[in-house]
Amino acid sequence: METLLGMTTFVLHKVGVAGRRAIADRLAVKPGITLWQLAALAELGDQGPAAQNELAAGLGIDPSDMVRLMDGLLADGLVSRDRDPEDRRRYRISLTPQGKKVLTAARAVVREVEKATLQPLSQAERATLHRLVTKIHQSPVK
Amino acid sequence: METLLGMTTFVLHKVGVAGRRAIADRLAVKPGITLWQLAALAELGDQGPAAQNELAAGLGIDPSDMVRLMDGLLADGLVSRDRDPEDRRRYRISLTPQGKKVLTAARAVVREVEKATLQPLSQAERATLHRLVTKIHQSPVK
DNA sequence: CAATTTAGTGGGGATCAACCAACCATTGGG
DNA sequence: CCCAATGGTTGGTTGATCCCCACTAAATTG
Repeated sequence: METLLGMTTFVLHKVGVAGRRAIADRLAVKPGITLWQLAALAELGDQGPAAQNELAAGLGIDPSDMVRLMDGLLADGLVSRDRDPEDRRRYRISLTPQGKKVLTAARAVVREVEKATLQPLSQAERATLHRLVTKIHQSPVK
Repeated sequence: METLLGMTTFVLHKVGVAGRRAIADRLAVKPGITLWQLAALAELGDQGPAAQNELAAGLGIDPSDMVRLMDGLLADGLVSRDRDPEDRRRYRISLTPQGKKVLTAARAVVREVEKATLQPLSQAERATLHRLVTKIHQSPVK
């Protein structure tokens, strides 16, 4: 009985997709960015200015897709794109003040949505869940 | 620091997608079915014969997509499709003996793959993870 | 200098999930 | 009997993800 729901991966995936969607929907209205844009902003916020190349590698997306991602962020004035003086092929992507503001807002949105989606769990359980999935995620194998 | 990885939903989603992909890849070669087909077979295995309607609702997919899903399973002889004598609009979808065999094989594959993907967790941790995500999943969300 | 490599660009394309409108056959209510 | 609702079907669209190739400008190597 309950073959499907007995599969951890299945439930995990469903919960993950639902959570992702909830966040994406909220982000689309509030700071008006996509999940990938948030990912890029977060990467920049964590590690400081970087080349598109590095960002793409960090997020695990194709460089050509990163270009289009940057186009959107630039158009919204959330990042600035200057040539790296030491290697003029490279760009130096940095968060603008407005980008930082949006990132902060987005973080708040995520926190808020997660509060709702993880609501059936206690505080300790949420921490445990985070620890467990992180453990899997960081596992070297594949 | 680590803004992205600090978001439970983000990691959850990544792990879910990776796990789902791993299983889908293996299912494609071994019993030669898709994940959605496994889901349908599992539903049938758990709850016995059902109408396409009910199956679609149970899996949360569109009825029109369920039609095409059934087409594949029928072509492979994994399910049988008879009109419900009590309501001739309805079908009565049942697992064929071969469908049951495939379902059993698929279950084994899933178990095997999960053994690998959840490998960084102890047995107790796996049970905890399953319990936690199930708790979220069954919550009256949205 | 010539050849190669690298960062970024632009233009796709394949696949899949999700959804929608229109339609047929059947049922059930009035 | 007429009509609305339901189960199923067909033929789409949309959006997201992923991936690939050809091209430029700049840097690096020989």
